Amino acid sequence: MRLFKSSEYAIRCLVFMAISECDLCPVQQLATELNIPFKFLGRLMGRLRAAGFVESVRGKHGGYRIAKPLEKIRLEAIIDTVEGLDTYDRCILGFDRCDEENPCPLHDFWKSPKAGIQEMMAQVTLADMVQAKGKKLS
Amino acid sequence: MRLFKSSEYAIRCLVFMAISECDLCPVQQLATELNIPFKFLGRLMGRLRAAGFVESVRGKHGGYRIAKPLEKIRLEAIIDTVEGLDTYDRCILGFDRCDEENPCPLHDFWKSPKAGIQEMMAQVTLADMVQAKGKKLS
DNA sequence: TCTATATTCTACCCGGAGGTAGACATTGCG
DNA sequence: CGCAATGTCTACCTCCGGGTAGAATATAGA
Ligand code: SF4
Ligand code: SF4
Repeated sequence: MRLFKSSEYAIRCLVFMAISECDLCPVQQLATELNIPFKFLGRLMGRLRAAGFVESVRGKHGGYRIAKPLEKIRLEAIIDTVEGLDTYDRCILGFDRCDEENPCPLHDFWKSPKAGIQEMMAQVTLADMVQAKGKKLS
Repeated sequence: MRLFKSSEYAIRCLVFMAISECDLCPVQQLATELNIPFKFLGRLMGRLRAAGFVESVRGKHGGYRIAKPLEKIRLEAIIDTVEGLDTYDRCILGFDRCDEENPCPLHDFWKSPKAGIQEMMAQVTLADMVQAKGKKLS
């Protein structure tokens, strides 16, 4: 299971902003606190803004804040925005079209782990992550 | 969940050879039947040979054959040989060291899917795949 | 011995993810 | 106004997985 680095960054930033006291988080703060390359994160935050997860305020004392109710931000949506969900649909042996009628030799073994992953991504929201007891972000 | 293309190729070739009637499979045959780039597969088979999964016969009428009992070839071992297992240890948020004491916000949600994947990789052998009802390989 | 069919080895190309640099635009505040 | 702090945009670099090309080597069989 490999998320793109960008997806990791996005999740960690969103959780950090959701937990954080302050309203607006400048990229500099996120990059420093979460140990993420500054310039790289700048671009990533732009994409999260375009996707509607966060909104930005420009100029001095500007920054980013979360733009939707936490329970409406699903893990799946974050990952879809950042890296796409293709690799999760086209599963372990990578065939385009395969079904229960014509499965690969791994299908029966892979079915249940696959379902576990997909369910997790579809269910877990930012609100769940904020309420989770784990808070490690760097 | 994304296996490297090389891991997919390796699994498909091993299952094919295990099922196949013929003793020795030349790379040309594997590449054609399974629709895998010929030259690329040549190198990959070399690595599978170095790892002891298959043995080769050079010269005319040569090719590859499986070199171990099918039940001793675990999915985990194949993947480890081809792409390494690093990405499966360092899990979803990619932290080097994290434990139950100091987990990330996704730990509790991710724990069970992760265990499912690892168990599957550790348990399933080539013999299991050969006996599985699914036979789609391309 | 010669040829066709194999593996094996080395070198190179391509595209995408991750990362860096710098210019530019916007805005609060002294 | 003018400076400093911020987001925004574009161009470039590096690494690596995937893929291609071709020569070298080995061997069965005519
Ligand atoms: S047959 Fe099943 S396990 Fe195999 S690639 Fe298709 S969906 Fe995935
Ligand atoms: S805290 Fe748990 S889920 Fe998060 S990266 Fe560590 S092992 Fe994985």
